[in-house]
Amino acid sequence: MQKNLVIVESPAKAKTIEKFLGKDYKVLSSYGHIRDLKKKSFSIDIEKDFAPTYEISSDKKEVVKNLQAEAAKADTVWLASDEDREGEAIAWHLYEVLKLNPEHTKRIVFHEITKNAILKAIDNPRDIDMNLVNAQQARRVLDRIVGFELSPVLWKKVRPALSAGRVQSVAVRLIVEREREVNAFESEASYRVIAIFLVPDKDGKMVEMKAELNRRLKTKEEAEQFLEQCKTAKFKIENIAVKPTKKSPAAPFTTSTLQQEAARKLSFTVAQTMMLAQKLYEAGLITYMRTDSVNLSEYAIADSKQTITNMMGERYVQTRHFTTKTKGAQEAHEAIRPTYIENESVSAGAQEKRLYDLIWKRTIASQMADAELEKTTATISISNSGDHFTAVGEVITFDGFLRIYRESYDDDNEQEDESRLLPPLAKGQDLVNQNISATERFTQRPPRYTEASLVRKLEELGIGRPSTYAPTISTIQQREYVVKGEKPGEERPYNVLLLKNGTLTQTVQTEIAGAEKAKLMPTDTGIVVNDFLTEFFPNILNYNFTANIEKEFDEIADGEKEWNSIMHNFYTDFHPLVESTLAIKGKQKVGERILGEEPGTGLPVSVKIGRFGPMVQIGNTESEEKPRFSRLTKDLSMETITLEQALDLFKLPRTLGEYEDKEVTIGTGRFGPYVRHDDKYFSLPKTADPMSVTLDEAIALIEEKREAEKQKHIKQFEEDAEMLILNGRYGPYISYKKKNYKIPQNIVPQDLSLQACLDLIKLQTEKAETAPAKRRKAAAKKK
DNA sequence: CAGTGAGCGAGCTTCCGCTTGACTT
Repeated sequence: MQKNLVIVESPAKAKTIEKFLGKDYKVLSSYGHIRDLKKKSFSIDIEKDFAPTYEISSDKKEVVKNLQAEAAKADTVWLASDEDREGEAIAWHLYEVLKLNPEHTKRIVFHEITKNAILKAIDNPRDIDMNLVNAQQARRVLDRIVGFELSPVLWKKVRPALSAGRVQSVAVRLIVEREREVNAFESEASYRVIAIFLVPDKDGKMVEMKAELNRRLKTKEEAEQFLEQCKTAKFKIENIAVKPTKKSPAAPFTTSTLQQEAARKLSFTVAQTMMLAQKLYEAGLITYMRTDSVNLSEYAIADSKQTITNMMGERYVQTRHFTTKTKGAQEAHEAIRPTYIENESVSAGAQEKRLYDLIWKRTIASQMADAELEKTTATISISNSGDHFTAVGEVITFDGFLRIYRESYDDDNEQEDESRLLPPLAKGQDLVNQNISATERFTQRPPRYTEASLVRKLEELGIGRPSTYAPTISTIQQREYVVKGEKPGEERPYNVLLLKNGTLTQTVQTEIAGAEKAKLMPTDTGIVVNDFLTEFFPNILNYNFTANIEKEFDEIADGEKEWNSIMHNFYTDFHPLVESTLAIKGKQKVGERILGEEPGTGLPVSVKIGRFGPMVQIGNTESEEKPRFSRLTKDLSMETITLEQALDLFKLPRTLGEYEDKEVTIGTGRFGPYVRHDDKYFSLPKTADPMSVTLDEAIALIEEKREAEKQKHIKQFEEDAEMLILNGRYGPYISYKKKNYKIPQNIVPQDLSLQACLDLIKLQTEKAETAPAKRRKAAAKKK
């Protein structure tokens, strides 16, 4: 007979707490929410004051059954879910579903997982806070209303299976608007002037010293004129200013800052970071990884202090308390930190180790002393000009936290390393000039979002939660609103003027400008959906919508307002917009553009989003002749496509001629251009232009493929024609009845007998069947 | 992962937050 049952949200947490509480307590986990609105139906009764219909989530049936059984055996049930809106709701759902007895049920919360904190929580139980629960219900119901009323509008007006929501739609909007800024951007050129002087260092050896002109020059003429003037100028140190400065460490990691730094320093994707952090957490190596808090427990601070002292001495310690500034932060957890600060490294996978190292350094650094620097600025006068050069040197006089950790920035490659020392200088000292250059520089256009910088922006706006950043990013990509890709950048010439040894020379150099990697860019569908939603539902798409509605949720939580009445207010504004938008019966589909007429037939040519994505259509359904369709190729976009480009799409597939009495045609499909012959397809190289390929080139391709096909067959069996050992892109494999199987490394493919192949297949099929259904489903879905 | 290449009139699709699924080259 169990005396006490404690229920927390996470199993890893349960394990730890059970150790602290001793044998009178059993600690189990609810694995997050156990109950939610029904999955497939709206499940909100508008007529009945927005009454929600909940059901136990299918994957939680077992969990609930188990909790029910354990609760029945316990004297007291302690609901110890997190102390935020969602956590309170979890406690309430547990209370309802497990049909707990109020006299034997207690609600407790704790902010850190230490024995003291937990014992203190047990001593101070309270009741479930229904106001907070109602705030959660309001949040949940609002999200369901928005998602389940807006998405069907998109199915009707744009394309089936699309989705819209309070969070994802704003995320897409950010990306679409940034893309427009990028496209509208016009860079401005100016000339940056750098002088190199020769100065004796402390040993009397001449060293170079770089100095920059105090302003940029607007035109080439101006730059030329200035350099001409410098030919006869004398340069002198006019002033030296030495200023001590300080740098302070960044706060410990939250989910969002961890994702950003892991992206910058380790090139992890947001999803990758979360997966690795989850593993570290489950292994008990770090604290909880979904948090918006920068707070460290007293224990962690004390531990950091000890560790820093041991490693580097007391001078490096400076304990700090950070406070969260993020909008709407709920702070149910600590910041992300090592569980045991004294463990500088841990035994784990290579990637996990790197992430742990980052977390450890960031945590330790946050409790370290400021770095002290000394910045020297030398002003250099020009005898025949009012302008001046400045040379800047910076030295670290005490490294402090920089000894361990330096935060990265998105534009790091743009920043120059200023941590260099100036040679000894004296006021009034004459300088020898080696050369002066004026280099044309361009203003930078705004950068496209990366996964991590999008997360930062969402957090700044208070949109989304630590647990949803990664899923949101994957959703908007899955819906094909956004793609992650690279832009090659363009070659750009720039002028360089150089004054050296009294002569002025001019050269034109080139650089690659605007190249980007792993950046988020909107697709045509993303743009069309965004423009449609922002036009008809401006309130939902407003960047401040979440922040505003959060204020109302807070008022519910504080008991100042009824949640149903807030829903009522929202719905009376929102729902009529849905109705009226659906009622618009425009002839054109959303985003459709008429490009013109087809020469000869006069049929209308239009571009729009079809069942399978962006397409061009010639003719329309009303006319006798069936309309013709063609998908847009990757290099085209709905916004910019011209009539000519659209008509070009219909020139394919075209017939090249005949080969071996069979037609050879060329077309372009989902995977690029291809040659078709005798019902077989042959991919053209990506660079080939399907419009100009000749018959001979196509035949060569066919022959080449046949040759490769021959070499593909390593072995076959007379007894069973379906059994083949083939050579594929990834090495030898077995193909049997349209399915493929791998061959273990240590086996020579040529030596395999038919029976050996069958055995391998049997082995692998058995393995696949014991694999969980979920995973196989995901694989099938991909197809 | 081991090859793909269509269709544009039923069906189904969708939200945001909590949490972990798993057997691996």
